Amino acid sequence: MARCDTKTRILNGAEQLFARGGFHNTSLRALTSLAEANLASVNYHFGSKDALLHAVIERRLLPLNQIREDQIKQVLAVARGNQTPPTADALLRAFIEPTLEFRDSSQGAQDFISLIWRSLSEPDETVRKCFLELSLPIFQVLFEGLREALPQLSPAILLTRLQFIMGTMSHVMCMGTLADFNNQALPHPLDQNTLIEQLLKYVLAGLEAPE
Amino acid sequence: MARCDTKTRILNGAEQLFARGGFHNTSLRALTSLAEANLASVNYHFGSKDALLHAVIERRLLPLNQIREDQIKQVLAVARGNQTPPTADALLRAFIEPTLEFRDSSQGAQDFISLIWRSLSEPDETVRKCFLELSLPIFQVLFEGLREALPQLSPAILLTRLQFIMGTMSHVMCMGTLADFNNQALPHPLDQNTLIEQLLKYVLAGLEAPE
DNA sequence: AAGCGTTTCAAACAAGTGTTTAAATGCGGC
DNA sequence: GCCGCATTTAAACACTTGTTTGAAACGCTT
Repeated sequence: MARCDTKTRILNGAEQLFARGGFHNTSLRALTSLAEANLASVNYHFGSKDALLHAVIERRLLPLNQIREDQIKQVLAVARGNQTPPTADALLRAFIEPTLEFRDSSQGAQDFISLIWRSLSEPDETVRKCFLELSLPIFQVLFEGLREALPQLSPAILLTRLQFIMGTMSHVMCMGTLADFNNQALPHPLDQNTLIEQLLKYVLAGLEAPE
Repeated sequence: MARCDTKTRILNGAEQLFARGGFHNTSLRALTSLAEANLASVNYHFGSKDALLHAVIERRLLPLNQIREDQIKQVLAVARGNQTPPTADALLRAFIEPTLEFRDSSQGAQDFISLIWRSLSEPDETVRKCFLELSLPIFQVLFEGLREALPQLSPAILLTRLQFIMGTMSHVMCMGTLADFNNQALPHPLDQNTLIEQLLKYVLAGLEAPE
């Protein structure tokens, strides 16, 4: 484990183990051993295992959400300048592209992304609560933007489809799923860029389908 | 807990607790207490906690998969009789409708469905392995059918989109997700029938989008 | 070098886990 | 009645969990 602060060594190790094995299934002993820290150091630096999770999530999510919010608001501003409604394509891109770019920026980021997106379908709410608390503002902005872009859709339908989109994204973010189904010489996985394009195409088609 | 065989009382309780709290996070003590059975009875009747999980999954999944396979094969047979390719709509319906109908047939079935669909994005592979082992044949049949229905799509793209669809479905099956996002007087949740129709519309539009 | 606050350490704690054991119970056939 | 089998029971097993403790080690200023 890379040499730096004990505190950030713990954060890095926690990110990795929480993502790969789940929050409840990673023990502080495994974590401190990976982070080359003493067992008690987690409680010393963070107070508890739960508080550590919050720290892990906030460290990455606050900056990422800032970027996404900026991008979405910029799309809205440009549209307003042009006196035209924003396009759903531009809005979804502003939301998805930073997410995928961030995910592919480092191994830790990838672990982090699958940690939080997986939490959407987990029975345990420990991670999800922390994730949603920090992300509801973004979802709000995105939703309002899409209402302008697709005024022909009723709010209920739009919200439902937004949930479908979150489901699709969540799946892509965690991936690895049907890998076994894939062992018969099918050329998956696509490279990242075409995967992004495919994802956007799929999601946009579903979103813009006639009601 | 309803009075019947100790064995099936355990199965019912396990289904509920595994689904609502996760496999690793439900203790045999909580389970046997809910099922009004002795702690040791799980090991007596099933051998181990893992073997119990297998029993829980097989009990429901074998019949469900049989129904779905029959329906898909019937669509293919009809198409062959008409000398026309099957439609993607009919194929997806044959896969999705029995799943949702089964899910809504009882509380236990609903628990079961979210248990197995959630496993697709879980880090722990205990449930997923068991689920995929029993379901790969269905996915095969569905995939081959869709190849006939959408010959213009390359196999790689088709497979990718099928994965997107599984992600969307998985999300719908587990649900409850953005409920918090929903508390501002938006009329979600839609009733079951329109949810099915919306899901099919969304999924079909994404599947049939130009490559 | 001495002192002081921060950080690390090994050890112990109480609580919870799946599994095993051996005795007790229930119940049908002879 | 009584044997024999299947089932249930309480207790204990060995192990892992998150957290706490008090002493040791460190790094810095004076």
